[in-house]
Amino acid sequence: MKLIAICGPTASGKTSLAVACAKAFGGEVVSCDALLVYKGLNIGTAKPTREEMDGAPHHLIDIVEPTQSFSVHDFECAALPVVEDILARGKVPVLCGGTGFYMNAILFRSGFGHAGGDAAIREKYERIAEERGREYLHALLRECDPESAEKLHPNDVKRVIRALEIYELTGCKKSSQNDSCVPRYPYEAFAVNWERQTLYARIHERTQAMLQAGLVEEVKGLLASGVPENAQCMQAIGYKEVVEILKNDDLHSTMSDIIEQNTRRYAKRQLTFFKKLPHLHWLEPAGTETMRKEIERYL
RNA sequence: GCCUUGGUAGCUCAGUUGGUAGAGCAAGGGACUGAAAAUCCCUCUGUCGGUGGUUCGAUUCCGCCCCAAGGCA
Repeated sequence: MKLIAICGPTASGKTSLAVACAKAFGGEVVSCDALLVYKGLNIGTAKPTREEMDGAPHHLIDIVEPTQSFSVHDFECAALPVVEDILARGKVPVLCGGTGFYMNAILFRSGFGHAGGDAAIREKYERIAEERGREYLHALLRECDPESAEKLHPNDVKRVIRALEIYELTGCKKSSQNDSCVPRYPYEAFAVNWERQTLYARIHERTQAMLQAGLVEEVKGLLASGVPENAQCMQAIGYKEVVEILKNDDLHSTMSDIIEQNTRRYAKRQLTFFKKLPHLHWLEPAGTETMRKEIERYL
């Protein structure tokens, strides 16, 4: 049996579709989401509730504290054994999530090296970027790894730093690493093809619902429990905006507009990312059961 | 009814001492290999409120009209 991957932009209805697939095909849901891994971030991440899970087993949700940082590598380390275990038990893994980068970490074996992240190195280069400029930092990369420098825009400081970090840690150029992506498992991927306007309307409705459900209170609670404002998870849409608003009440009236705006941009980036995914099938919007049957035709 | 100010991109506005216009935001497209809900790159758009006049040429100057805001009655 092939793996099933339910992807697509935020607010497109991935959760219910994944649950329907899991129940119909004897599967278990493997969340591929960079924020659902955090405990305590529930409302703003639209984390599936027990009712929504409807009895289907879910994995990789609530696996780290909100004070911790997390990376694709951490995700890969956690996810692969889970997928293997599901397979070993004769069940079908139903990957579900909006973080394409994370989903790819399960679906493909990359020729990527094992240079870890090093906070001290990152800080060092961040300081250089700040004091001497992005162009200077980029020139530094050009010296040790011209090919990577060529691919990266000087303004993309995070990636420039990562390339520098890889070189400093391993002595190898990032560009010299094999970037071919070999599928780990046979799979078929699906995304609901909403019309852009409809998707945006859904984003609007969902944002309103989150605010009603107490998103602001959730953020306050997280902060009160000791999660720092600059914690990685606080970069999430819906959370970072509320943090700002709590500091400047004048922004309160525009809160939902800002959150929706950022969510729309995020949805667009997701669409761009998923368009390239091999074996992706776009489903016409319909009832969950209809779409589930459509999926069945590809398995 | 009178006076004043304004009407330029989806929004907020800039500008042209007369040669058919540009910023920010929004929107669209793209990149992405250990921060990815992050980070970054690229691009579009206009009957310049309407209508006459002056002019080789008007969005710009003049007249009239319409609309909005404020003020006076």
